[in-house]
Amino acid sequence: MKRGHQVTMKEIAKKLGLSVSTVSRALKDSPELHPETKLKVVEMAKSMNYQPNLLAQSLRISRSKVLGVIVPELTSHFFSSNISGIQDTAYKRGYNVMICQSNESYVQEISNIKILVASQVDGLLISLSRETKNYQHLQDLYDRGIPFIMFDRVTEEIPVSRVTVDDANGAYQVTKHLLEQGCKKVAFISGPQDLYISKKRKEGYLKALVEFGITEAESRVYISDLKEETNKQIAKQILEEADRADAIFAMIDPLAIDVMLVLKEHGVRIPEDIALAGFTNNPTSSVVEPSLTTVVQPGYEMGKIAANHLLDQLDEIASDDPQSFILDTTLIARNSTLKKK
Amino acid sequence: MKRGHQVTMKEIAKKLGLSVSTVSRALKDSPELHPETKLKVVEMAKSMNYQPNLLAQSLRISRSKVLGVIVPELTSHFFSSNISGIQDTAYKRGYNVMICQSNESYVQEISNIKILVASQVDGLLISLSRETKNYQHLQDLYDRGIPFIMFDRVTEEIPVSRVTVDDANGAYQVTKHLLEQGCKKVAFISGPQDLYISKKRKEGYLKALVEFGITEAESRVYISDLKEETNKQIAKQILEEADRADAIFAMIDPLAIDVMLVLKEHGVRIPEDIALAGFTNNPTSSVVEPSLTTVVQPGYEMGKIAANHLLDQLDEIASDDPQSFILDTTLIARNSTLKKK
DNA sequence: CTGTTAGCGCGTTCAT
DNA sequence: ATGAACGCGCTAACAG
Repeated sequence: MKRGHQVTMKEIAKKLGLSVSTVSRALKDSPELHPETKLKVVEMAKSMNYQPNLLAQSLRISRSKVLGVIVPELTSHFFSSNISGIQDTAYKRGYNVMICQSNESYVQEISNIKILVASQVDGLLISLSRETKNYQHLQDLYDRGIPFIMFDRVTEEIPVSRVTVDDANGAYQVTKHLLEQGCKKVAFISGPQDLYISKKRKEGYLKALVEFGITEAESRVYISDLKEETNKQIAKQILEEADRADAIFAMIDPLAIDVMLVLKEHGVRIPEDIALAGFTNNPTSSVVEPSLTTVVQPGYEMGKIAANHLLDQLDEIASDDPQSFILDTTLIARNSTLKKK
Repeated sequence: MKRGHQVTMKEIAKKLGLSVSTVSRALKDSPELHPETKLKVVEMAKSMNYQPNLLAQSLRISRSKVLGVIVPELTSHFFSSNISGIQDTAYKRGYNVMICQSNESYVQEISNIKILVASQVDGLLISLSRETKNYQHLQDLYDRGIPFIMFDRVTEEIPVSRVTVDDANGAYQVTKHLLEQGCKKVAFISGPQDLYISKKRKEGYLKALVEFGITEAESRVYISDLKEETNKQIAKQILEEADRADAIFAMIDPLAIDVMLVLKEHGVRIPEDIALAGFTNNPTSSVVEPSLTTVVQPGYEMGKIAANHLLDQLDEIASDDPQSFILDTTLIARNSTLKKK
């Protein structure tokens, strides 16, 4: 394809019989320049539709004004909200974003990092893949002094800033709510155990149980790899148990929806027979029937905070000391748990 | 923040007492080089964790290996699927993507284009904002010879390649299906009239009506700006009409969901009293009650095709002649339209 | 006030 | 088989 040639300062200079540096100065409104020359240059630049070559500028100052973002998947509503927040923030502060998805793959995450670093991004915002259990690649980034922070899917093993929601408290709120509704046997369906959020949410779940006099030994924890099939499988398993749970807290909304479908299929009334709650407030959750009790996780806000903090560090407005931003969550009680009296 | 210093060829050369060009040659495995030297360089590079500076390479060859993407919003499931397809494809072919969202704003769309072009992207994939009714900015891009193509939200006024779904046929399928279910008075709620997809879908709607002996004069077209409030407002309006519709075809799923909520609120049975259908197959649509009849729009596939085609043009595998890719849609009939006999 | 020089990192001449 | 020089586009330091 005929690639469009971009006008350069050199060409402007040539047309005007000036040196390139004069053009450069005129374009950045240097004071020590004859106003008339300045005007001539500016007008010529406009008429030739001159656009500065950001690549050249970046190479010169060794700063690209680009942030790299890595998320496990782009199509999840939560992550796309994060990205939206990051993008809007970066844009406002004069940065572009390069976005990669790891597709929940550890090797692809590593490859993404490598490419973004080679592309000279000024900093990285990373949300880890489900597969990531080894953090050497992050340690390497850290050792090389490449600025990055983590959000949502984080690890505590690397001393960089993190932005998360208060997962433990969110889970605590949900579980407490279920217990307050009179449920006695609350099951918790967790994602993979090594996931940070799995740990945190389980923590909150157990805390609420204990407060209501239920020991950890009496807790009902199920582990899913979060694939639809497994989710439904676990739902069936719960239904078949002799001492069946009367409430299910699913670690994320899509999981809850899968469970809901199984319950409905089996004629189980929600919430009368089994109450059901999720986590994250996906758009879907408010319109399913019964509407799903869940926890608001401010995705856009998280992205915004993460991007602003990273840019603050880059601009030396914020210190490099790792900071942990923990955003509040809000319980939204809906029909899937509200038992009519 | 202490910015990580990237190792350069210069440093490798210095450590080895060689010239930069030798290092360069060694790293790209040039044949006319002493094998031993080559080995030394490669090993040193590895031990120093050398990564080529893509910015410098890009500047040199005037090709950035970056594609720019502009979508109206990142959080819509359809667009994030597009982006996912674009990203995966670009990644496989050695390209990165810079993503911007216009937030449905015309001026932001222009600004995004400007920034991406200044960033020297090799090509652009654009989905127009709702506000975009003037195409001069695209004409300018075209005149400057900057490769770009459009997807989903396109215009026919600029001679570049387009990737869309067969909107007219999808709408035709839906409307025909409603009529076949025995509905006599099918309403169509459209988005803003100047939107390409509004026109195309209305076209399909009318075609089906005519086939069933209903004239355009008898058609029932409503226009929404697609904001929740307007959507619900229109739904109420339809309910209040004396000669009430017995089926509603909403131009996009979220609109259909808004309508569904209003219908349910007013005790209208779906589909018995009013059948309801949408377009796009959002994840939500399959789990609402009743499940929503809709049309599958292959978002990921569209992104993939769009990216591959643009890259083919860039790599001169495909010609520059504008091509129009029209993807097939598939009707999914669900409970919101399937009347039990 | 303006031109010359130099360098960001890389790869391709051209020279040895 | 290797080095030196040049240029991609831009800007800052140095000259005049």
